Amino acid sequence: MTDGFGKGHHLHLIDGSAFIFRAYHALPPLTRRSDGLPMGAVAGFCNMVWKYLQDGKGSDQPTHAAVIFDHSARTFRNDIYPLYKANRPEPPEDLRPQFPLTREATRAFNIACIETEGFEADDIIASLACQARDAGGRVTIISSDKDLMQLVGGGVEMMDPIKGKPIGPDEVREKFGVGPERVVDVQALAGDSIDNVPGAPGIGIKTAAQLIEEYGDLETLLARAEEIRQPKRRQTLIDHAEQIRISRRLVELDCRMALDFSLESLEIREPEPEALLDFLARMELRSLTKRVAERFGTEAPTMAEAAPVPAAVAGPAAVPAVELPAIDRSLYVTIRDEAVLAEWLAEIAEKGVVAIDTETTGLDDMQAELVGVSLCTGPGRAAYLPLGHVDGAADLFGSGARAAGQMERERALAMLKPVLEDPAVLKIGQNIKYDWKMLARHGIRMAPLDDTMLLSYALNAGAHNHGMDELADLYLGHRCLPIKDLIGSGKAQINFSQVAIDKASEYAAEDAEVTWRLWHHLRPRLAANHVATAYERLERPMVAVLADMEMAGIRIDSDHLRRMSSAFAQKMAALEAEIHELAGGPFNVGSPKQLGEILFQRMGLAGGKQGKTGAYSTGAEVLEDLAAEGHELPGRVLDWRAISKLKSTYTDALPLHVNPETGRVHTCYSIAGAQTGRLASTDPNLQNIPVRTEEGRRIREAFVAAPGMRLVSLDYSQIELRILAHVAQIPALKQAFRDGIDIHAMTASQMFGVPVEGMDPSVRRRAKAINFGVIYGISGFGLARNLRIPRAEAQSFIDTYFERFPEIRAYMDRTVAGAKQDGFVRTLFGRRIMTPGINQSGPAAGGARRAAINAPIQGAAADIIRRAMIRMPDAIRHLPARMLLQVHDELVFEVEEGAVAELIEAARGIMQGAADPAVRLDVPLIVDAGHGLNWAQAH
DNA sequence: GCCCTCACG
DNA sequence: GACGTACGTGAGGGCT
Repeated sequence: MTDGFGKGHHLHLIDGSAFIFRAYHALPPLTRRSDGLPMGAVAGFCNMVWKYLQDGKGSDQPTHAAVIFDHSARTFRNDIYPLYKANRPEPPEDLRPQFPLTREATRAFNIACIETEGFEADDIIASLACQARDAGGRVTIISSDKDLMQLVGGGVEMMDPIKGKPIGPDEVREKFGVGPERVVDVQALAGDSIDNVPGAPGIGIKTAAQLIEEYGDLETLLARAEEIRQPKRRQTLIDHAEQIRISRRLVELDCRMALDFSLESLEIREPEPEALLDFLARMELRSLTKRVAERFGTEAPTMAEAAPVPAAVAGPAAVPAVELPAIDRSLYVTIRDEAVLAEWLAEIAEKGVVAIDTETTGLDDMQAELVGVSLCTGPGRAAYLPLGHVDGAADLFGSGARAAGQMERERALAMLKPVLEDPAVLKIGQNIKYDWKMLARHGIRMAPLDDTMLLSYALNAGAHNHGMDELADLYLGHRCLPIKDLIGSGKAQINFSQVAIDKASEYAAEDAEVTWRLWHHLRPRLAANHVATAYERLERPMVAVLADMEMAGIRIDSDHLRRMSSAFAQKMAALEAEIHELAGGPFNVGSPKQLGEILFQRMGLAGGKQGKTGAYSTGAEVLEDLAAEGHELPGRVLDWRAISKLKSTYTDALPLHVNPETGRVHTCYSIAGAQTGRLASTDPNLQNIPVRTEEGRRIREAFVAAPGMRLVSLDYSQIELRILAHVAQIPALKQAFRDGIDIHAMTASQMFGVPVEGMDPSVRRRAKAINFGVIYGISGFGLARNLRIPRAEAQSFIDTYFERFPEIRAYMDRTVAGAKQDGFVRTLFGRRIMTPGINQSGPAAGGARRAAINAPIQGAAADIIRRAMIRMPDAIRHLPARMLLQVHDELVFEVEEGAVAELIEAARGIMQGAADPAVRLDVPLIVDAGHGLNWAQAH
């Protein structure tokens, strides 16, 4: 049956079930718009297949391909061992209806789709692989399933579809400790809890590999089991010989299935555009449909109509749900005179809602110039108001003259101002803080506001990012015009003012329309998902507060930094000379790769560990260990690195961020950057200014108050532990916080039974590490590494800790169980954080579990300081003071010298009471304060 | 553009 | 029994 397939042919076998589960877990629970049918797995599956088809390249291009699926749960293995795969949970409810659709999808892509009653996909893959190999062809199995690794070798290899890396005999050996041909023997001994393969009790992969290495193969091992030296191991093998043989039959794949089709029939065929587009359109996968249509150069078919959204789900701010027509850029208007602008403003005032987007000459909203404003009042109703375009980049310099057909900027802004400040007109933006600041620089303080980025964040933090292109693709199935198409990239990049006005109109108006549509889609979902309060109280009000802080900026002493830079340069040069001397020759100290080779090859030091890329690890931990062994060079490198970091990231870089107009540094806060509700600070990041070392703290001296002013810093004391005490309801911890005693010393005292008085500092240090570890989802391994103690010791600390504070374990279990059931966790204040991957199995789930445990704690702390920040402007309005910075649990203010005490009193009151009245915490919030001429003094 | 390393809470 | 492991960020430099 294999005629026609042979030498020179290359068969790809795709593990369909693996694709489906990956797709299901990787994507948010998308549904088909017209009828709400779950569609996440189908969408992901189709995207993966399409990407696979597009990515094929060069000599690895397959000539034949098939997707193989499991047919039913019951297979011939259940006749051998009834409990086989009995542990396996049922697939999730919303995944089941998607299984048949993935088969349909495969056929729509015109790829052979194979499944056979009574056989697992793995057996079909094995049989096909063997036949193809025997016929002289090449085989690649697209899967990372370890059960398939026994097939590798002799012309068969695997490819991990996610990492894009081949899995050959070496990778198999790394995983199992033996070559592919002995994998089944190891698996038979080690068993598999997921598939419920019993194996030999007490023997894992490591031990199994060792035994097989020693005895050659499983049968020999079992026959000579009497010779095994370790008594327990010997007895296990003798007692369970039969069970091990059964396990072997369970894990060994069946290569001899009779197939009712020829390999030749798997030859690759181009998809038939019509059938494929028809299928994708029926699934309503808008974005992919469009992409596929583009690729085939045909028209994308129209999608089904949407069913009306039920009123209860839609909520008060909802617009009646009707299916919107597709985005049509040809409808856009360019506003070139007062009369047309006046018409648009009248329409906006009448509708009471407008989506707005500003176009500028750059990404820095403190320095870029306003180039235009786009407005959208509904589907197909969008306009662009060009204000600062110049005559283009036709030649190298352009004429630089103002382009014709634009309104005068100040006149247009004067007309816009009343509408943008009208409390009866809602302004919608995507990341509207940017536009708010651009307009604020022209005297317009926009209000009220909605932000589609923040709507998405309130609904789906943790599930995906919230940039416009991503949201448009995800929720509208629309691909936005890439900005690169207008301004290019790299060296040849121009700025938006140089883009021709008609092209700019299309792009800019589209952005406004996409924003309007996203709002129309997302806003009604707040209430149904119970995140309306989180959005209203924790997200929306941050825009104006942060915009004001960013515009205020902070003064820095550039001279101080420059002096530090040159001192650092000298020290680095001296260290570098020493290092080269010790190394026996020059090399780039800043290159971990070169350093690794010097240390572990040239100098032959032990302890070199190579990572995935084959590079030696030279992190601080490794170097510290080497230094402790008495080697000189690693210590010098650590010193060099510490200085190099301070110099390049801080003392060199910060002066470059001083705004020439204000003479101050203006960071930009991302509201929707972190998954937990924390802010992130960029350009420059002012949330990681050094503080832990003496030398680092000197950098804080460069952050100074303006003349006659002082910097004041207020920070929450132990806020995350206090939140833990409250949410996990830990009596001992709560009492300690109420009594105001040293929390780490109290923990140590409870755990080790020593009095707080005269406690050994190292005992307290350990308790502190555990307290923090708990917040992060502690593990024995992590604690051991942190404290540099044996793992067993660390584990016993943790055990003791959980014994003393059993409520913590209960909290962790409760949180993880909730995440598994709901797909998200919540903070005390109702912020929702999605937990994708929590239901995965294997090591990947560990990280998701820890993130789920941490998110409500870190998130609640973030909520509390947000609440304080939102109330702060009103609370300090009467004082000559401004809020400048936020560093997660710290707020930095600039205040006139004479009002320091008053400011501290007012700000502390707001911060300590920030949870009220939404949440009545069982523990007090305490805020420490400091002040001085610079940030180092204030801290 | 990715990886490594390291600064912060 | 063994796996891989602290949570959350952003920036700079090396290297492909």
